[in-house]
Amino acid sequence: MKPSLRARGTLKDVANAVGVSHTTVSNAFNRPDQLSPKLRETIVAAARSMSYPGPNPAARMLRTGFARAIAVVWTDPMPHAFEDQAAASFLAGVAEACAERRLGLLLVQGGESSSRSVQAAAIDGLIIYSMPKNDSTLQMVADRALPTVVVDQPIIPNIPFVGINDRAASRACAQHLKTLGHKRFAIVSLRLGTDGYRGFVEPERLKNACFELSLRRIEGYLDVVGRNGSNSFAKIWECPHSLEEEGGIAAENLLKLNPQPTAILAASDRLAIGAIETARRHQLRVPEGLSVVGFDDIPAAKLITPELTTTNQPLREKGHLAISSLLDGNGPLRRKLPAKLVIRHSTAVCPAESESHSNLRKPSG
Amino acid sequence: MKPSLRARGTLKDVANAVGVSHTTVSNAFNRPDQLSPKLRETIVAAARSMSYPGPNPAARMLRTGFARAIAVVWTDPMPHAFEDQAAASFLAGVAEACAERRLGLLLVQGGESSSRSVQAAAIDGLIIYSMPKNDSTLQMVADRALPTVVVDQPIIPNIPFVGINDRAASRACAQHLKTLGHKRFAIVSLRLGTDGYRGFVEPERLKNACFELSLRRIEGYLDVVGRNGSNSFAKIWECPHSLEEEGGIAAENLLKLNPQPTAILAASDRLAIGAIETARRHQLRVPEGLSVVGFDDIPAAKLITPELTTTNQPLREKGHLAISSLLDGNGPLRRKLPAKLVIRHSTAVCPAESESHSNLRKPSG
DNA sequence: TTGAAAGCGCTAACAC
DNA sequence: GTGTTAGCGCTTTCAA
Repeated sequence: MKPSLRARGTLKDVANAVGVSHTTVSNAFNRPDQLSPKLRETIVAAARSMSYPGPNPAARMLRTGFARAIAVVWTDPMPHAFEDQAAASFLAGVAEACAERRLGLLLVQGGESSSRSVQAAAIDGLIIYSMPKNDSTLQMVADRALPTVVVDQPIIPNIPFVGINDRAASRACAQHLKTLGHKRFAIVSLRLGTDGYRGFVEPERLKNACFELSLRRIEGYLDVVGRNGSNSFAKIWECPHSLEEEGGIAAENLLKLNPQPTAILAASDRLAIGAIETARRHQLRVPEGLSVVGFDDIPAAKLITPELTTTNQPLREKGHLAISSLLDGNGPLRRKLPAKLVIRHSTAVCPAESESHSNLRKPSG
Repeated sequence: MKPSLRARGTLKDVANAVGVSHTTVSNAFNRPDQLSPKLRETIVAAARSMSYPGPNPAARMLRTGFARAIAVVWTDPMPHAFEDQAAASFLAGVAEACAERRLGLLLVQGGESSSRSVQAAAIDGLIIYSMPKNDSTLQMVADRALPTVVVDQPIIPNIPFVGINDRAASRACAQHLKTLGHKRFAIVSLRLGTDGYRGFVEPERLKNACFELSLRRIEGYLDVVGRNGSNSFAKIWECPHSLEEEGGIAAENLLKLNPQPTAILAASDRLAIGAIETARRHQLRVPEGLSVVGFDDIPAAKLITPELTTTNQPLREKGHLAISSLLDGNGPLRRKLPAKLVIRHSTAVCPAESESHSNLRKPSG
C-alpha cells in the first residue's frame, strides 16, 4: 500500500494554479469569511478540477494539535464489543455523543499486543472501558497523558470514572430473591482474573481479583445472601467470558450441588440466559423450580421465555456521560448512573420445602 | 480543550537530555536494531522520566504518509451500527481484521452533516457500508481518493464490492414458501428511499429506489411469487427502518388485506420478529396460520419462539473480506459471499384452502 | 483582502 | 552505530 495520505497535490499546487498564495487557499477551506465568496469559489473549483483531496489531515493535526477523534480502549477481542449487547449499547451511546460533536470514534483493543496502537493513535482523548487493573495498556495510556475517563473499571486515582453502583445493584437482585424465600443461592460471576479460569471460586481468588466490577457484584450478592456461617449460603462459579455457553456450563455445575440451589444470581444477562437454557434442558422449570436473575437488561432479556428478571443499567447514557466527562471538564470525579431492578418472569417464590428435601435425599451423584 | 497532541516534550528534548541526536531517539522508538540495547534503554528511561509520551502521531503520519487506521462509513445514526445485530456482526468482523493487522478502526457516520468528518479523518482507507446511492458523503469519499471498498450497496463502477447475491438469496426464501404451498404473499421491505416513507409500495417507487439492496431483495422475492398477472401475488410494504416496531406496523397493515396473506417475506430478521409478535397478538399462530421468513440470521433469530426461518449470511466474514479487499489489492472487483436459507420453525405448509376461503368470505373491513 | 515567513515533530537518506 | 540534513503539508501570526 502506498502512502495514501499524500495521494494528490497540495495546497500550494492549488495556490499556484489559481495564482494566489497558499494561505488564501487554506482560508478558502477553513475560513470562508476571510476572502471574497467569488475567489473562494474559484479556488474550490480549481481544487476540485485538480482533484485536490482537501487539506491533509496529518498536516493539519500536526499544526493545530487536535485530532478531532477520541478512542475507546478495552480488553476483549474486538468482536466482543459488537456482539455483546451490553458493550454495544454503551458504544452506541459513545458513538452518538461523538457524532453530535463531530468527533471521530476510534476503536482500539487493549492487551499486550496492541500497546503500540494506543501509542500511535491520533486522538484527543481516551475512554478506558472495563479493563482489568493489571492491563499493560493502562501504562501506555498514562504515558500519553491524554484526557482520560474510565468506565466501569478499574478505578484509578484522579482519573474520572463513570459507572453505576454495582454493589448496590447486585444487592438489590439478591434481596429480591431472598424476599421470595430463597435460601440456597448460586452466583455466576464474571471473570475475576485474566487467566481464563473457569470453576468454583475460593476466597483467595477474590482477594487477587483484577476485575473490580466482578468483585463488586459478588460483594453485593454476598451482602444479602450471607457469607460463611450464615443460615443461607452461596457457591460462586467464575466464567471466563460473558457468554451463554459459559452460563450453561456454570449452571451445569451449580445444579449438581447438593443441596441444589433454588436461585441463581448471574452477573450478566448472557450468563443468565445460558443458565436458563441449561436448567430447562435438565427438566428444571424456570422460575417454578429455579429462579434466575441477570444483570444489564440487554434487549435479549425480553426476548427469551421466561422474560428475564434483571438489573437495568442505562448503558447508552453511560456512553454519553463518558464523552461529556471527557470533554466538558469539571464535573465530579466519580459519576454513578442509576440502575434498577426489573422484575419479570424468571424469578418466583422458592419451591416448597418438601421439594427441596426430595433433592436432599437423592443419592448424591 | 487544549491541544493534547503536543502535551509534553519532543524527540529533541529527549535527545538533548540524553546527549544524542534526535534521530537516535527516533530509532530508539522505531528501530531498536539500529542502536545498542544499552543506549536504547537509557533513552527510553530518560523519555519516561521526562514523561515524554512517545513520537507524536500527527508528525509521524505527516512524515510517513500512513495513518494506520481505516474508517467505516455508513448512513444511519451511529447507534444503529451497534444495536442492529446484523450491522454489529459485520463490524465485529471488520474490527477483528483490523486488530490482526494492528490497524485502528474509525467509525464515521455519513449523511449531510458529517462530510467534514470524512474529509478530515486520518485514515488510509475506507469502507462504505450499505449506503444509498445518492448520499453526499459518497462524493467526499471519491474526492479523498483513498482506497475504498463498498459493502452491500451501492455498486459503484471500478470500486471493489463485497456482499452476497441478495437476489438469489431472497429468491430462495420465496421458493421455500412457494414449495410449502403458499400463494398469497406479503413482502416487508427495507427502505427504498431516504425520505422515511412508510407504506405500500407502488412500482413507481421501485424505479426510484436509492437503496439497491432493498430492491435486489424485492426482485428476488418477485422472481418467485410472481408479478402482476400471475396466479400468486405479493403486496409490498416499505419500512423506514429495520426495527421490530416497524415489522409490527407492517404486519398490522398487511394482515388487514383481503384476502389475507398466508406468508410474509421480511427483508430482515428484526422486521420478521416484529411481524411475528404482531401476528401473535392478533391470535394468528405462527407458523400454523402465517409463515414468516426473515433475512440475516442474527442471534435473536434462534432466541424467539418459534425460531425463525431465515437466510444466513456470513456477516463476520464480510467484514474480513472487506478489509482484505481494501488492503490486499488485486482480487476480483466484486466478491460475493455465500448465503443460505436456514429452515427453522416460523414457516409451515400453507393453511388449508377451506380456511383461506373463510377469510375471503369475511365482509371486508 | 492577501501574502511572507516560521515552524508544528517527525523520519529517512545519507554521510561519518 | 550515530549525527546531519531536508523536508512532509499545513496554519497562523504579522505586515502590507
